[in-house]
Amino acid sequence: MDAKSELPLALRAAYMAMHRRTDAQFASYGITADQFVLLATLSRGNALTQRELARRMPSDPSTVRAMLVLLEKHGLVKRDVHPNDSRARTVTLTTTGKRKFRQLWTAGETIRKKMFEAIQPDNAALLIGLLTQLAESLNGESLSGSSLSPTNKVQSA
Amino acid sequence: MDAKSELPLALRAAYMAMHRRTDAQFASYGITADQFVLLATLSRGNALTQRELARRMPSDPSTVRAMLVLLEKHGLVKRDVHPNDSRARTVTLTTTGKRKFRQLWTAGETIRKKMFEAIQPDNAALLIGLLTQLAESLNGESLSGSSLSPTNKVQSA
DNA sequence: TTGAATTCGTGCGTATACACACGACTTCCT
DNA sequence: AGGAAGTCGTGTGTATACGCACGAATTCAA
Repeated sequence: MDAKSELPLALRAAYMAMHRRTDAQFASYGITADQFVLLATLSRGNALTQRELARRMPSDPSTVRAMLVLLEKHGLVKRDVHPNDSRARTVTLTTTGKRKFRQLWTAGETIRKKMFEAIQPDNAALLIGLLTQLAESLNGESLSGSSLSPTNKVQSA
Repeated sequence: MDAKSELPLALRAAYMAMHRRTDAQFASYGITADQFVLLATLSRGNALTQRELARRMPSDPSTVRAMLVLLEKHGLVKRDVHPNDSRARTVTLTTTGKRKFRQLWTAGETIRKKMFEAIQPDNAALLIGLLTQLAESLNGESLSGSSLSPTNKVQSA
C-alpha cells in the first residue's frame, strides 16, 4: 500500500471516527452530528435559502430538505417564503434553535479539543490547508481525464 | 473561526467531496463508494467474518450486513458458515467479485491521482499520519472529560 | 456440568446522502 | 410580450450508517 492508495482510506477512517463520536456526544440532546452542522451553518448566516444552506454545508438540497422538515417539527428552525422569490424559502433559527445550538457548541468542545491536541496544535493550520486543497480539487473540474464523459458541466466558481 | 473550530468542518468537506466523486466515478459500474471499500477490504483478507470485515472497514456490523445482502444478490460475494463457529459466517469474493474489483481499482486511479497531486506528493505521508492520529484519538478512550453527561457509558477498550 | 456473560448475525427504526423527475416560478433572450 | 432555459423546492427510490433488541451459539466461571 503506497501513500496514494492509503490516503482515501485514512480520510474515510478519520471522518467516520469523528462523525460517530459526535453523534454519540450529541445523542442526549436529541441532535445528530449532521443536524449540528446545519444549525452551525445557519447560525453563521441566517435567513439563507435551502439551496444556499445546502451549498455551504456542503450537502445535497434534497438531504437538507429532509433535515429541515425534522428540525422544523422539533421547533429548532423556521421556514418562510422568500420575499423576492416565491419559489424559494428562507430558513432561520428559532429562539429555541439558537439556545440549543449554544448548548451543542459547548458540548462539542470536548471533541474539538481532542482532535486539536491529537495532531499537535502546530499542525492544525497545515492539516486544514491540505484538507481544503483536497476538497477544492475534488469539487472543482470534473475529472475523467480523457473524453470519457461528454456531459462535463463545468460550473466554475 | 479558529483552527480548532475549522478542523472538523474541513475534514467533513474533504471526505464528502471524495465520497461524492467516487460514487459518481463508480456509478456506471453499478457500485457505490462504500461497496468499493468493502470489496477492497475483502480482497486484502479473504474469508473474514462479517464482524471482522466491519471492524476493518471500519463500519457498523449492521451496515455491513445490509451491504453484503446486496452484494451477494449481485453475485460479488459469498457467505458461508464458519467452520469453527456456527454463529459466524465467512465472507469471500466470488470470481466475478474479484474481476469487478480489479476494474474498479483501475477506474478509481483517476481520483487517487487527483488527491495525491492536490496536496503535493511530499505531504502525503504527513497527511496520512495526521489523519491516522485523529482516528486513533477519536476511537480510543471515551472522552466525556468532566461530568457533563450523567449517562457516561464508559465502555473501555 | 450447568449457568452466566460474551459474541455473532439478524431485523427494525430513524436519519443521512444523493440521483432523478416533477411542478412552479424567474430570468433571459429575442 | 412571449417563450425557452434555468432555478427552487418537493417527492420518491435506493444505499449507507448506526443504535437497539433479539435468538442462537460459544466461552467462561464456579
